[in-house]
Amino acid sequence: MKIATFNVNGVNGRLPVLLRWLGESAPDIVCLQELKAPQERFPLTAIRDAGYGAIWHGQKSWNGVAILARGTDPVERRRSLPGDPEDSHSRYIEAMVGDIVVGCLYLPNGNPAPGPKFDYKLRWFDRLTKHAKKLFAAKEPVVLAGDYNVMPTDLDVYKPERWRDDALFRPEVRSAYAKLIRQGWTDALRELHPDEKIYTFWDYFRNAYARDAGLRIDHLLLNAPLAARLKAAQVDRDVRGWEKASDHAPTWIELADKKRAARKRVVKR
DNA sequence: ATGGCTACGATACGTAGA
Repeated sequence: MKIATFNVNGVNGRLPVLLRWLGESAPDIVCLQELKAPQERFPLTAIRDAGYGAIWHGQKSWNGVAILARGTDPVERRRSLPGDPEDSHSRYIEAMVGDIVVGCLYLPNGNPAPGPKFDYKLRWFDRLTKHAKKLFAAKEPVVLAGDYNVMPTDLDVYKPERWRDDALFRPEVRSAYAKLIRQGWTDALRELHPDEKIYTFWDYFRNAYARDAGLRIDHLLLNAPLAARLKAAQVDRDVRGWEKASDHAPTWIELADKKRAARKRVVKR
């Protein structure tokens, strides 16, 4: 079972990249962010033809999130975070895929900081953390995957000094991420690669990808039942080098099959 | 520190991204 997250930066502009990657990587579940398309402009036919069912929450020009599942339709549970009915951004969608709860999120960027956008980011983060607490307590396997717009530690930034005052790296935001993790979530990439430099995003500016001037901001958080099954976690970084690439690369985990529940059995002789 | 690039729109610059 392979679960991926990919900030596509425009699902229609990026459709050839998305379809090629789906074909090569064959993930079972995919969380997409930054669709940048209104609800009616989601390329459902092409995605179905690639073998995936989908649910999505679009928005004109910005934001937008989707969950894809290979060979099945995700069953939607919610399409926004609780806690602010006035929030008009499409940044969260949640579904069941089989017996797994999948939360797909696009946390606000928050620049410039300080300011109203940064305040919105912190409020949104707080709503996510409250919701995550309930999800973590559930018995079902849960993954919270997406673009968190946070580098959790210095190891996750090519040049930490340069990013200290940025909304993606300020102390308030890193501490919000740490608080979320303290509920018990496993940061899958970091769990399997504790000391490795891993990036999921490279700026379009300044030849950042060629210089490997990257950030690790796309994360997959697992609750205990899923963390126990974690086998592999990687970034498809070559996708960032493709023609018309997103500035993010697909990031994914591989899970061991669910253990069969011990079954009472009558042995006949 | 600045500026560099890319996508999206009542298609030409303005807004947003990170």
